[in-house]
Amino acid sequence: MVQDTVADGATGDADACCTPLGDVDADAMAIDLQVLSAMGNDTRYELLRRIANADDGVCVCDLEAAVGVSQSAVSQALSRLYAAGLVTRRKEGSWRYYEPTETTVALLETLDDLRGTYE
Amino acid sequence: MVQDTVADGATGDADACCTPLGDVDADAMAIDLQVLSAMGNDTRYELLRRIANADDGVCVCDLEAAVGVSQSAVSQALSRLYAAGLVTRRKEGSWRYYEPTETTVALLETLDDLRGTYE
DNA sequence: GAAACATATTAGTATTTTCTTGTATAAGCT
DNA sequence: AGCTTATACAAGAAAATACTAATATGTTTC
Repeated sequence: MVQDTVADGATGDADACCTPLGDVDADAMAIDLQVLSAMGNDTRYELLRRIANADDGVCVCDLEAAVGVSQSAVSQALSRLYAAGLVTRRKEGSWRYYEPTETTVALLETLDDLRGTYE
Repeated sequence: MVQDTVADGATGDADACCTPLGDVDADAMAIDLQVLSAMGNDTRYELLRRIANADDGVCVCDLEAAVGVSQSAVSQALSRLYAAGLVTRRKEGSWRYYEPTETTVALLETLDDLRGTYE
């Protein structure tokens, strides 16, 4: 498997403190950044938490009421979460239900563990 | 333990599709957002990966060579990672060595697992 | 102590992001 | 078909972010 990497600038002679570092996988980086930057925003984080908290799908109208931004902003936020693979969406009549993906569940769980939520 | 929450706007009458959702813990949210938004940036993500890849501490000069931004930008990025609790720093002479925290290790590992890096 | 080096800080600018308003699409109801 | 509701899309304004350049601080070396 060919693996793109971000070039390591330090190809020259070894300086006093500087040992060359292992490069970072560019594909992995792109994917992770999409996920992290999608989650790392007030509105989207809160939407995601609420989606993850619900048992089987939340419709957009629920979410609109909960966060303090316009319908349009909620829609855009959800689209971005979807693009990042953090939610799935399913249409039911004229409603649209969002559910968390495994990625979302795993990451939120990790964050909870790290904070020591239940200590 | 008192637990701040973000108010759930949907306190009114129950609409067609809308069931009220569980609120989101505001403290947890603040902490998570600091972590996520710190990681969710090109420069900082790459710095963090390189710090995590190294065995025992990376000095700033190594990092500067690796990412394509100014010394100042690197310093600012590292400060932000530090503020978010993602790295520790230790001074050794005039160099400063950065190391990943448990949070960083855990999150990067989770991300790797989710991507299925080793499949 | 002065020069050179490693890193941090400040201030300003450029870029990116996020929101709002207005409009479009699509489904359900009468 | 026309009206209403649910959601998405587009364009632009406003806010937040990330960079650069310049300067400051602290360390080493001579």
